[in-house]
Amino acid sequence: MKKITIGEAARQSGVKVPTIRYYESIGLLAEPDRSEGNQRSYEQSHLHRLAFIRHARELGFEVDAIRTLLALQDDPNQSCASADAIAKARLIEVEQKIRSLTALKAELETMVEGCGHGRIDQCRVIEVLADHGQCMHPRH
Amino acid sequence: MKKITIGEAARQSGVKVPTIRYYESIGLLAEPDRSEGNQRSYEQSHLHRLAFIRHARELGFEVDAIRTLLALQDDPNQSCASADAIAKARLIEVEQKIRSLTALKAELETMVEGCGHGRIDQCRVIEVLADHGQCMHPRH
DNA sequence: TCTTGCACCTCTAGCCGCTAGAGGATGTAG
DNA sequence: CTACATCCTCTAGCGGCTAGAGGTGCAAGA
Repeated sequence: MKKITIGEAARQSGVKVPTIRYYESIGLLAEPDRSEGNQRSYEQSHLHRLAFIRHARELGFEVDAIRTLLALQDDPNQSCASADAIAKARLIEVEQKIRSLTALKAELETMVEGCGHGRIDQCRVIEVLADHGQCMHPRH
Repeated sequence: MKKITIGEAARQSGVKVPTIRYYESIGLLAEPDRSEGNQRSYEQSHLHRLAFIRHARELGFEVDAIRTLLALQDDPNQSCASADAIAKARLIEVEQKIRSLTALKAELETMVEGCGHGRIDQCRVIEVLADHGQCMHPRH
């Protein structure tokens, strides 16, 4: 059992050192043992945990959702309905966000294309911002 | 000149009362006159400003960008190159975000579809989260 | 006129998920 | 033994608000 320092854990997991400490402080990552000199000493299990957390964060799950997912992972007999629900909810969020951003994209494109690179008082960018009535989509 | 209270300004602009005060505090919205009893009294120009800010926020511009855009609007002789650049930068951001979310969407769909609604230890959601190697996209 | 009750005021603190920095202790290589 | 990286704790800050406490202003109804 070689001891894994927090820096090493950061390197291997891709999670920054202060972030690892932060995850510990909010109870997302279990407190590791400490060395004689009070330095954190991680086990392999912590690294798995960190990888899980990182991946979930990359997928945009909130910390609370991750907390639930981790708890589910620890209880393999449970139904995966909860995990499924969390993932589905996130999927719906993402789909909604994509729709919304796609509308914004269209709006921004119109603005940018309309810009004749002249003076501000003819600038379509400023004009559209000032007058929502010129928008393609009444509500963003 | 009827006086416009902050509540009325909120109603007309769709920006919440505390948010209006917040915009004033960070110097995005000019301080209005005050009534005898120290209550804010807005002009029409403030409402235009608020509409502009709201629209820009809806399009995802950061407060600093909006500050610049407002300054540009006040100086109509200037070239609109800056406004154009800000809008273009935002467009690129949005496009990047859409690409990224589309990848996440695919990932989440795989997870959710793979879930057999059985027990956690066969749950694809948990499994994929725990093992990034199962991802379709090596980097999110 | 008085009172009810909403809208307004300022101020401070909290949200999320970190990130930065101060000021000090530990650990390791030369 | 010294230099230097890494570690420790603690507090404060980021953006863009939002919530709440504790108090004042104001208009309309009895």
